[in-house]
Amino acid sequence: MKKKTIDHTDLLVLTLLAGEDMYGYQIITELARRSDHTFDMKEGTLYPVLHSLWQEGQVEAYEAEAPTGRKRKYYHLTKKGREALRVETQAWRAYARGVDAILSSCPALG
Amino acid sequence: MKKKTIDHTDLLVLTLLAGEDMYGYQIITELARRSDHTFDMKEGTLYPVLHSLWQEGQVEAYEAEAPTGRKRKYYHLTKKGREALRVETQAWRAYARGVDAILSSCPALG
DNA sequence: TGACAATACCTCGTGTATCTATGTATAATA
DNA sequence: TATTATACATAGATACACGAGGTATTGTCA
Repeated sequence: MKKKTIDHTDLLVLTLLAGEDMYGYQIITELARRSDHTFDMKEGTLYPVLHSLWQEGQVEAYEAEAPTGRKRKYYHLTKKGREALRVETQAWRAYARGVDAILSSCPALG
Repeated sequence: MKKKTIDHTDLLVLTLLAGEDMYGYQIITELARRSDHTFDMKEGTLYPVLHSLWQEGQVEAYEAEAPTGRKRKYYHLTKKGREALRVETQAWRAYARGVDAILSSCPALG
């Protein structure tokens, strides 16, 4: 039984896949690009996460040939994955609200 | 050598202590109150954190008698702790900005 | 008075998250 | 031809957070 506290990684990956199907390496580069390198996710982090998302039925995987001729493994968000994304997005927002509430309760911080 | 990724717990604890000296149990209850129970930090989480903050010189500890007659161990933020708080606050804001950037890059999310 | 809840501190074991390091292989480029 | 970038993957190490448990005091209420 998985029981994560915040699910940062899952949230980020699911969000990207909500936009379009992506392959692993692309997720890493897109994440870095869109977050201006706040998130430089490592392969050792991403691939296990992708596999666990697949095991939970939140993503489907298929192989496709890139224009370059290379094989890539694309991931597609399922209905279940979209639902998980919705839940985790709300969890993130509640969490961020919580942190901000604590921070703003301290007058010493601008 | 400690090397945390986001330092949620440290950030929250340091923030509270920036407002006033507090004892452990109070930190837990205040955290729950101010975050509307988003953060119900467990004692098994807090006390090791307090001890490690103390070891790093970010907080000082002293015992004091409560009006009730009970002994309490209060924690006081040091200069070093204030500096750590500043750094971690900025790290949090960068992180939250990063997540929001990813989320808002996905049109499917309201 | 006796039982129980709340207060107040603490440690240990465990699960989980993430990183580093490593391995494999192909395509592009210098 | 050597190196870099692309692309996938696993294993080991470490750190974070929790659950479970332990001790002891104070307050409450039947």
